[in-house]
Parts: sequence; C-alpha cells; structure tokens
Amino acid sequence: MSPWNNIRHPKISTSYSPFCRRVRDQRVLQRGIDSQGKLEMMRRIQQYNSHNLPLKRGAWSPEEDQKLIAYINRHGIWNWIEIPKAAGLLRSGKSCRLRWMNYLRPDIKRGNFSMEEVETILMLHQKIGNRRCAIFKDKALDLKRTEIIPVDAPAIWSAIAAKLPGRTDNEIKNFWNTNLKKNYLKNSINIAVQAPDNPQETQTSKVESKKRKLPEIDVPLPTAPKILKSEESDGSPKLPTANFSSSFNLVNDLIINENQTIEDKVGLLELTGEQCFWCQPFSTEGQKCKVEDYGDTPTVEMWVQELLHGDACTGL
DNA sequence: AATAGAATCAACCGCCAGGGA
DNA sequence: CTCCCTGGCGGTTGATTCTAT
Repeated sequence: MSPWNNIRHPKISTSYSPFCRRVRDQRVLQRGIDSQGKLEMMRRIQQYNSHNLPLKRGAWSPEEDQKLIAYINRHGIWNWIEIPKAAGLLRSGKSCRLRWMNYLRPDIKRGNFSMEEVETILMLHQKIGNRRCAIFKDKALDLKRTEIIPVDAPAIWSAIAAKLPGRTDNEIKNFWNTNLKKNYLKNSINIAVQAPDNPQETQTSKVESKKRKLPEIDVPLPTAPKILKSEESDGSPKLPTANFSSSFNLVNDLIINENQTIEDKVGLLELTGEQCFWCQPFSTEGQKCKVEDYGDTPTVEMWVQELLHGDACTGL
C-alpha cells in the first residue's frame, strides 16, 4: 500500500483549554446548534469537499503535485478553497496551500543550512523567543489571549523565514526543534547546574551529545522530500557539508558560553571577515538580550512588564 | 540479519486576525 | 456592528528512515 493511500481519520479533539471552550460554546450558542452538531460540522468540513466527496489526506503523490503546480502556473493563486476543486484535487484548500507554500513553490531553497542561516535563526529566536507560545503553555492562566498578546507580536517562524529567503517557516521550525533546540536546552541546563568557565563542560556536552545521538558535527540535515528526490537530486547521496559542520560547531559555541551574548559571539566572527547576519540592516541598538534575561520560559510578569514599559528586545 | 529505539519532517490540527458582506 | 470565510500561524503527530545493538 503506497503511503498516499494511507488515509488517516481526523481526530475530533474534545480537550479544549478553558478559553477555547468559552469561545466555542459562545459561538455554538450564537449559531443555535449544540456542541455535537458543531463537532459534526467541523468533521464534515475536514473530511468532505463541497460535492460531499471524501477529502484525501496524508502524503501527496507526484500526480497530485503535478496537478497543483500546473494549475497554479496557469491560473495563479486566487482562492485556496476553490483551487483544489478547479485543479481536480480531492484535497482541502488548507492542504493545498501548505503543500505549495512549504514544498512546491519554485523559490524554495533545499539543502543544508549555512552558517549565516544558523546565526540568523539563533539570533532571531533569542530576540523573539517563544514568548508568544510560552504564555499559552501556562496552564495556570485562564486569560483571554487577545488581552495579553499584542497585535504586532511577531510571528516567530515566519519572521525568521522572512530573513532567510527560500526557507519556509515549517522547515526552520523543524530544524530548530530537531537540531538546535536540544542543544539550546541542554546547554541551558548545563549553565544552570555547572559553574561557569568549567573547562570540562564543553567536553562533557560533546560526549553526551554522542551518547544521546545528538547532532554534534555530522548532523543529519533536512533533505529533499522523498517524493521529489528522484526527480530533483542528482542521485548522489547528500552528506553533511564541511560548511555546515563548522556551522554546527558555531551553534554549540554560541550557546555554550553563558558569559557572552550571541551578539558578542557573532561580533567575534565578524573579525574573521565572514559575511554575517549583523552586516545586514537590522537594528540591534540596545538589544543586548541574554538568555538569562528571560530564562528558558519567560514568565507572564516579564511579558506584561515588557508590554507596559517597553523592552529593547522587542524591536523587529 | 533482525530488532528496537531515536531522529526526521511532511502534514495535520486548532486557533486567531482581518476583510468583506 | 455582527457574522462568516479565508489565510496564516505555532504546536503536534505519526509514518518513514536511520542507527545502534
């Protein structure tokens, strides 16, 4: 059975947060339907198209890709809900949009992340952080999100992707979650429990990395999608490049020493004459945000404080 | 060679903002 | 002003692939 025939059934989640439940219940009441009816409506929207035909889910086949590419090349993007119908695809508009934006777009760059890209991701993530998300995860909170989150709060991954032409937010997010985050958190923990300037720290981290199969040098890199591999690659296996190896060592270096900000670190790199993110127009005035300024999970107090009094670290 | 566990990443989910009716 | 629809976001899932034993 080919992977794209593996049609999964959508989950109908009933575990909403208090805020979500309020909103949902309010809307359900407004529309005069009971919650079961609402869930059934959602289910049908997810599973069926306007002709009541079941929507296909899971991995895209090459044929589907070709249909979507051909249609968009010919007619452009005008309405994601209508495009799958017009293109003869049994997919939701959302699914088509996701496939196009993250995968089929002609300007998408594939392959290894360069040193500059890793720097950018690290720096912007430190700047923007997971503040938008961290506050959601505070289970003790039962506040309306819109009361806390400012309208112009940056969208983390898309903001980073905007600085990395050809990279998608999804790709960056996956890269962060699979490669950078682990090292970031690991080293944050090391920082908390070990004395600074411990000469063995770096070595210990590296040993542990290998033990736990964390990427150290020959980190597995995002590769071309399975479906397109045969068409796009030259057939040669992709090995981690020396370029990226040095990038990843840089990542570790950037993270490990808690006594320096990332800006300071990258500033040192500039001395080596390498073109880096900091050469690009980007205001870093007064933005010396250390990890410890917020900690790994910024608190509500910090966030509110920032909103009330402004914070140099928000400038994007 | 077989197996288990870890890693990867495309695709999905739930939700929200904004614009138009 | 309200409602509805669409696009877009971040977090999560799970099938597949890789690696170690």
